[in-house]
Amino acid sequence: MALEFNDKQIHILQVAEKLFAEKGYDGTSIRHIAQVAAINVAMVSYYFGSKEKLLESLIYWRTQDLKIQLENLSNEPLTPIQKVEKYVALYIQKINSNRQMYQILQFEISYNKRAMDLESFTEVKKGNLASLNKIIEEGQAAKVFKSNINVPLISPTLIGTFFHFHTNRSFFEEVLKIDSETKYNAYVEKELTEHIQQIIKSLILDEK
Amino acid sequence: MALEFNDKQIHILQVAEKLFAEKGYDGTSIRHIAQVAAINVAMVSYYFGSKEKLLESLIYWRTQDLKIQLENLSNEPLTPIQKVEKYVALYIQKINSNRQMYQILQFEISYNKRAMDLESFTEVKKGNLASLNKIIEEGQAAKVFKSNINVPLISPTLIGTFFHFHTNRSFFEEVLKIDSETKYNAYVEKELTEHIQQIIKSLILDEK
DNA sequence: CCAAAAATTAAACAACTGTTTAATCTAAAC
DNA sequence: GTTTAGATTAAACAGTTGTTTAATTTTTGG
Repeated sequence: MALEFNDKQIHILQVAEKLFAEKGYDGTSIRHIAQVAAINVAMVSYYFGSKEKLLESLIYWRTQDLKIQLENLSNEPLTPIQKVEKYVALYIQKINSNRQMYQILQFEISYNKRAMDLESFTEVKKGNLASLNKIIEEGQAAKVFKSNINVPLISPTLIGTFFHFHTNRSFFEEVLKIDSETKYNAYVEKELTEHIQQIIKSLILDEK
Repeated sequence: MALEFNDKQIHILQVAEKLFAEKGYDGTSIRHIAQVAAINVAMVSYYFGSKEKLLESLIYWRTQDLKIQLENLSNEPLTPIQKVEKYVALYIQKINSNRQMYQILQFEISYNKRAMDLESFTEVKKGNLASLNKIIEEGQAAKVFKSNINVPLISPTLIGTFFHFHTNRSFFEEVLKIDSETKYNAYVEKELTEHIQQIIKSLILDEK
């Protein structure tokens, strides 16, 4: 896997990300990518080798930094509660800003019949889970968190809630009377984020 | 939209459901469906009109009964809390047993550039939301539920948690040491369902 | 300025796509 | 037994797919 991409490659990756997220991997042709990116069809094969390696490059390119940010979190001078809050906020912010790539990823993981290398991403997920586990154990030791917390079920709620909301965006825009991109982003950043934070806190805080 | 399907059509729907869920809609060819179903390629067009109408028929076929079940729920002789619990359990059980179809649906909705008629499903979703709303208003009137509940955000958490868990099934099987289909289903029915029920309750119950 | 390397192109490739056609087969109705 | 409607088939259709080729242009380094 290439570690560095030049400007032209990054441009292709950006266009591919947009189209994959809009129409799916199978639903996007190399010719369409080439057309939008204003390049020749052969350039994808030239730079990435194949359409499938283009997708692998895209996932690699976008999941570089996530693990490190969450790892550093546990070393920051914060209380366990503050760390969890920041963990949630950081996670939402991350998948929200890279929501296109995460949508593709989610799709490709579930249809993993494609002989694709997603192992590196599984490692990232395990690392993120370990980071959360560390924070929670710290909070349990300080007796501010519950003792019986099912930690692996927290991230499905966090990520799943966000993505179900996002994939059914048009439905919720209708129900919640959201009529612009600005209002949508505002709703995600405020109401949805607070909703998820409230849930996570209820799962871990010992409020007896 | 046809209301009834004969045995042959149902067989085709079942095969299509399996392949769509495994390889995606775009990733599945009519010839592949025909091969697995042991029919001629022309039969799909003959019975359903087109590949797209086949998908519409599949969605319609699988979303028929859930709406009715949730509607009847509010008339059952249960307390509001019991109704919510049953609402959650019923929902999970339903999407779990039809998880292939819901997986397809999820991604076709997000890639809705396809000019497809999903309006009937949107109506189902609105109906399900209305059913939940009715139960919650009942609980609020009885002063056992909070007054400030963001009802539309409950189903994303319910469905989203389930699906993120399911689409990342192999990851969670590894983390949670689940090594068989039976154990997986047992985990979904017990731990995951209780996890989601706990969340929903924390969102609506007034525990002052 | 010029040779080597890299970038870019149009065209061709073979394979696959969803759909339609027209011929044939099957089974029920009279 | 014949008619008739439905079911089924192989073949052809016109596009599109990802990829490769070979020629050409552009850029780079001496």
